[in-house]
Amino acid sequence: MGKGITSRSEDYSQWYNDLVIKADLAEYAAVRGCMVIKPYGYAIWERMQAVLDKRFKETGHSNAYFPLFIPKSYFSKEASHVEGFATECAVVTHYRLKNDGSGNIVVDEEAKLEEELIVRPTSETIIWNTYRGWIESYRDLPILVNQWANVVRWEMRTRLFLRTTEFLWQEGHTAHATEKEAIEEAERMLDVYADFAENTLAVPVVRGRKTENERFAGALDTYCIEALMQDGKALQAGTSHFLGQNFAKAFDVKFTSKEGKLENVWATSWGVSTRLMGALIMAHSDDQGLVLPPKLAPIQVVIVPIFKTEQEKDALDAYVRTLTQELNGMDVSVKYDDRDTQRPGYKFAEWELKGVPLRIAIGSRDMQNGTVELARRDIQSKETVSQEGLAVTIENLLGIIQENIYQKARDFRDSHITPVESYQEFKEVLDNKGGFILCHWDGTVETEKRVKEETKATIRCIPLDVEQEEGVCIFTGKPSKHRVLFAKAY
RNA sequence: CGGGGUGUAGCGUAGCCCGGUAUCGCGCCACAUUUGGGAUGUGGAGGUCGUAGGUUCGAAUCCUGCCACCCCGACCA
Repeated sequence: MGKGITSRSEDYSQWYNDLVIKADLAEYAAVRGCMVIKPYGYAIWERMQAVLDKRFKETGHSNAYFPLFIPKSYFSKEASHVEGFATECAVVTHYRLKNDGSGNIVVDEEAKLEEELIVRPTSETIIWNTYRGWIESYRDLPILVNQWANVVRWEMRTRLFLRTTEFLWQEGHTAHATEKEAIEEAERMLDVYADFAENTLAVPVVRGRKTENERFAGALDTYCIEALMQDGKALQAGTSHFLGQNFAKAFDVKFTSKEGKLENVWATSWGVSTRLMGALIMAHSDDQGLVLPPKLAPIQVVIVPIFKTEQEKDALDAYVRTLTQELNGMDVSVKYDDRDTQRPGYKFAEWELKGVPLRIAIGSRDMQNGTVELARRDIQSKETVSQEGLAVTIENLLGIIQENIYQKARDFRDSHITPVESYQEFKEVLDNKGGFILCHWDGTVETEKRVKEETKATIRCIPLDVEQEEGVCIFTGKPSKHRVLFAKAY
């Protein structure tokens, strides 16, 4: 393991990359733009999965699994959907290799597929093709299904966790009898995401709606949660789409209503991905490394023993065993780092880099005094506390840390939402301060595109809680009924 | 896919202009002293210099092709 990591202020991208690699979360694989998620990083992803999956079940959803390969013809059925994904698809064209006679393994041209298969970039098409066979009557609805899967999008540029060629995610695909029910579903799942981001990841988010320009390919309405990173750039952390009847029409999915009429089914889809790992890292971490909110930390408390002799070690072991049992009973996960191959200072630095919320250091001196040294990762504090009631102290402290991490991110985010009234001001804030900018916009795609070309800022969303207020677009001076949220984004 | 750049030990690098089989740091291994904030000393292991050709007595170094990766742009969860 290397010494430190690059400072955040020096070079944000470098800092981020260093951190992901040195905190042992992930690394690039020897495959273009693909990533290996290492055990420690995967453990965090598993925590996310567990919390989300529980929420999905509580809201009536079930998990299922659909194929990785999608026949090319399925894609062409929904016009805007193909258009959105066509330029980033991995395509399977053959099913066999052969020896060319001189020892080289080559693609067997005779084994060409009659119809190419697309490695799913998202599963709407294969799923709606399947739903056709599942739905006949209103009694078959709603279908509330989620899939945990990998998808492939052949992006031009990749970035660990934020945009890799292959990534892990969950995608919910629901079918409903009415438009109202589908919209409610899309909004409900957005709330699940927002709640998860804020209460589990400790990342504050803005709930909103995408403009037509930024909408998902094939959706009538795209809801999203937008988070702010420490470099002032926005990150889309989750989306929920109201798909209308587009996919039902494209895949001919109809049902007989109570009234006996044949109608198209209404759809939603929603997803979050391993990109959340990136959000987590960029929202909280510092120059010492990762800062994990206790609710996601695979290890919540690390204990580092300090000893010289075997006898001293034995006494510490006995104490730690009792403490660990007590903490485990409270659902607090504990790691006893009694490696004799590393010195304490090294361990301190290593666990800080990995973001463990609480560290206990304990040596013979403490054993005599009935104390331990308790260090908090979030505020880098260190204090000597009594062994008396330690487990309860820790349990309370974990709650305080979770709250503190959220508050800190929230304060940062709130102080980086800037209302502006002119294009001049818009550009100044964008260049000097960053963050979200709240301003009036005339509602046209042309204006949005022009601003993007000139400033690289995009409309992140129209916040759901936006106030209706008369104003004029800061770019064209045309009338506007409410503000929108602009930012440079990942 | 357009513009720029880089490939030398597990990682980061020097050497390249001006040809003579390779420098330094981290890491790794052994031993000793250490252990309450990333230890120190001594010794050691590890490289067909991205790859395929060419020029040359001789190529990390010069020439050509190819490959990979990084950065900027367009694209994007």
